[in-house]
Amino acid sequence: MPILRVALPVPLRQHFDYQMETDENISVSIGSRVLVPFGKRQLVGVVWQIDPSDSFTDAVLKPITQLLDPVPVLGPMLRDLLSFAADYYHHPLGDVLTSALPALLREGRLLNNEKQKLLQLTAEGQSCSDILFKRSAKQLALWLQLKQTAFTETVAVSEFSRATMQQLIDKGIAELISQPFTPFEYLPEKQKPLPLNPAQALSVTAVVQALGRFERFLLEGVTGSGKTEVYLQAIQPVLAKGQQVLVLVPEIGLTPQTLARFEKRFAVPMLTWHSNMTDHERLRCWQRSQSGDAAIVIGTRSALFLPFRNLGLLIIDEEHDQSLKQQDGFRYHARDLAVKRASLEQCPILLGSATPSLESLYNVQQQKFIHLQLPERATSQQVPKIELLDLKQQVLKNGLADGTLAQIRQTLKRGQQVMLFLNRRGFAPALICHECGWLTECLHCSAFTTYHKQSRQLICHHCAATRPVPHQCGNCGSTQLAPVGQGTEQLEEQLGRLIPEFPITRLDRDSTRRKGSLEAHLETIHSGTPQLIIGTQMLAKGHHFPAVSLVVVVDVDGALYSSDFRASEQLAQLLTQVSGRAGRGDVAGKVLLQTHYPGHPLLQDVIQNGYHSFARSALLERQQTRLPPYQYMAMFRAEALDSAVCEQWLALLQQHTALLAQQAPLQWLGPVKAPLEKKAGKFRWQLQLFSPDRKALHQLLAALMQLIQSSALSRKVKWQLDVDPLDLS
DNA sequence: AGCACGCCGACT
DNA sequence: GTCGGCGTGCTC
Repeated sequence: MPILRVALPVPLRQHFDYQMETDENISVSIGSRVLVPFGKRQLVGVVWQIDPSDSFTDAVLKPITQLLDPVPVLGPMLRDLLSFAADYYHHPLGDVLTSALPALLREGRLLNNEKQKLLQLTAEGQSCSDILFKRSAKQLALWLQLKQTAFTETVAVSEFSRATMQQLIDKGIAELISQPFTPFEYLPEKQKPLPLNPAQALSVTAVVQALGRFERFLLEGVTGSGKTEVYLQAIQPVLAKGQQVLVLVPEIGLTPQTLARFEKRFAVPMLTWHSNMTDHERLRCWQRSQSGDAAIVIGTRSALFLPFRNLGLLIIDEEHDQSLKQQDGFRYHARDLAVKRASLEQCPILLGSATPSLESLYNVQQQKFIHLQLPERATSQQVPKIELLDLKQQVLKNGLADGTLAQIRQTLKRGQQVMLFLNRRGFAPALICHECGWLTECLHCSAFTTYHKQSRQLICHHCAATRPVPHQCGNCGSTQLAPVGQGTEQLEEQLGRLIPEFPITRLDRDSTRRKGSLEAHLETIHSGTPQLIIGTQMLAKGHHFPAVSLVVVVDVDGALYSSDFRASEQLAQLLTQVSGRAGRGDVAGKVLLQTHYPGHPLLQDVIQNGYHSFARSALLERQQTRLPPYQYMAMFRAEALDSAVCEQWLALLQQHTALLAQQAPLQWLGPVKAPLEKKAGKFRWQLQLFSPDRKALHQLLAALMQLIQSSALSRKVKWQLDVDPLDLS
């Protein structure tokens, strides 16, 4: 009787063994799902090993309840990738496996009846004449189309209608047949490729020549330099070979545009993968990837785990973007795992960005990545001018200098749009008491509560707790409470007063909460009428606003002196990305940075020499300060109601680290309180670990994992390990 | 993570 | 007298 080692979706770092009733007709494979009894419940797990040499012996093994897959859901390549990921991120394998499966598969749904429905003519439909349709133009049109080619049900419904389709079926003219997905059929492009400039041509050639083997490319191209065209032309020969392409994008906000551009070009099945999909849509996409029917998938982070039948090229767009790293649970970085996947699939991977991460530029230095550069804008458009506006000794009207206001007015009067960037939503970051200086604080976090004027609430942006706006100071009882600082809501209100003759569109999480309101806002912006656009981070990402010719960054100072060593990199990326938003139409753009530190070397460097030069000096600084990417880093976080317990628990890990540091190159920082010391009522501490030697660091992590398992204190804290952390808060 | 067992405070 | 709080232990 075979023994199955099963990875289960539990946060336990162990496998569980089961036995399987022998049945001549059924054979299990590694990578298949099984339903097994686990304590009092039934869980779906994945067979990870058959007849392990060290199987569980303490008692009689329970038999599995049911074998769910005759054919493995996870093939050898994905299994390698996932087990690599579980090792690298020191995350329980069962958890990793299940996070790579669509929810329906995770829940145990059987796969065999999931097929696509194809609408085709019946024999009668083939031979009938068009007289049948003289009273229905719609049915005639669909019938004529079906005479050319069969449709999938979804296409038929979207291009005609469910009613029309049903009428043909009822007449016995058409029928829906179930058909398994099959590898896509390559059809030549619908649209001619654009002519390339020499740098683009060189990049395309480099990638195309690498097809069929593992190679890593970093495509660094300023905004508007035609990265997408490089992607498209690198993709074409992959499709022609019948291979699939995965394009990872940081956020779904970007996908409709990218998808539209891809769809105009290629005549092959193209799918998106993102968090707004229903479970059914996800399963379908998963199956179409596995069957080879999906030629191109454009998706966010987790699309990395789709089971491609024959992957020929991986593209990561905006590879510097932080949202490629999962920030909770299984904290993987999609870019890094994608490189691993490409090496397993033996295909090239193309990372693209206007502002590459320092990690990737370091990999270029180390000659791991091949650097492809697109130095010029593909169109004749000018690069926007960046101007610093010194706020020192300026009378600030509502957070904007006189000079800024004047330029905003001018631009609007010229009939162009102005974009104001302020990464703080709400009306004001806090309320202050005029008498005693008391500030409105969150009751559960060590943070102030943001004043939201419209909704008349104090909201904590860390734990989302809300409470009504107090009338009196919580300390002295004074009624003199005033907002301090400025958020987008306030900026909108004030600009509405100062410049009443132009409309304002505000884009932040509050103004786009309602479904469809983001799209509505984007539409008014794209109409091109002169207007003020106020927004947070949301604005900086990927949207093309051709009518914007002036971008104002209201406050850059916050990021200039931050304790987070990545803050300067992020600011430089943000400034460069934001300036890429200006002047994409036929007018030259301008970016205005308001700052109290116009002489700050970072600002000077980015403005005068561009991102690339900044990155070079930033890398040097990282090297001198021995920070990533020059050292490998990992971080333990602990949180608990009792602050001392967190510290104690991390101190235990730190002591063990110190012990091992006698033999291996290891450094640590901590235990220290997290920058946000208390969140949602819990105290938070962290311990940062560094090593120039990745192996040494990972041996340390493995040792600490053992220590954690054997320590009773571990149950008193909620802890997590973050390998290659990006967010240090 | 779930889910049980188990031992101490405020309620029908 | 019970309902239920969350500490502790276990899952092949």
